[in-house]
Amino acid sequence: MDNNIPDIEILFELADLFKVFGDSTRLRVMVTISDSERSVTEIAESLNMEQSTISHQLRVLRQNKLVRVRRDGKQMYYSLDDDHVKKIIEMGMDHILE
Amino acid sequence: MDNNIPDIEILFELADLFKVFGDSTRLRVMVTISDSERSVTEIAESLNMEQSTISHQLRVLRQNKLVRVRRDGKQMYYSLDDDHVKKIIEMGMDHILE
DNA sequence: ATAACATATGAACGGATATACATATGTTCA
DNA sequence: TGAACATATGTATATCCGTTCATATGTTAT
Repeated sequence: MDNNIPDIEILFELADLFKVFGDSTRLRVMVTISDSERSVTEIAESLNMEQSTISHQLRVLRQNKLVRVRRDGKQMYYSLDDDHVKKIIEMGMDHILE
Repeated sequence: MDNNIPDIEILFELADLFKVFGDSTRLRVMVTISDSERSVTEIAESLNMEQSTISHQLRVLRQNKLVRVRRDGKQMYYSLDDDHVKKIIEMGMDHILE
């Protein structure tokens, strides 16, 4: 942490970011697509959840720029946006597993 | 991320951990005590919030082992538990500020 | 064009939770 | 011991949010 205290507004943004990570479905989705991109149906089947549920959560992930999308015909392929995402998850893991 | 997919239960735990970071009040508390320990009253005044609100949130932070407590007379002095906490916050900051 | 499939979206319901108020517990000092 | 202060806790409320169901939008192939 730096010496200077982060602005309140930034802390609100930060809280919003962590909120996205604070749901097990979204985490599972992120983990599911962490190695290679997956279509919505693939993710839903993999997690054994409703397609609409996954779609709703993917929107949240999209809005927070945590995932990328690519269309290929009828399917939309999702993948993690950048390495920050993986690192944030790993960091959390470290805390839990210590 | 490793090749092996994390267990579902661990992802639930992980979500719970991130949930704690997903509240601006708790984040502000953490930032407030990141440099040096502070009493409950000090934190509450610093954030201009009710003492009970802060106390409730400190309990959440305690239960998740994110803060340490030390009693000194009437006051309880809170500080961050370990460097993971700071690093998780920094990592989130990086994501936002990029 | 229409059928079949994939995904997104809207609305509603239920459960979780942050805050405030009141009060209890704990500590110090006179 | 009792007053004053610091912190914790119980309860209630209001808001937020994840999921489901229903349906719309978009794409492909016949």
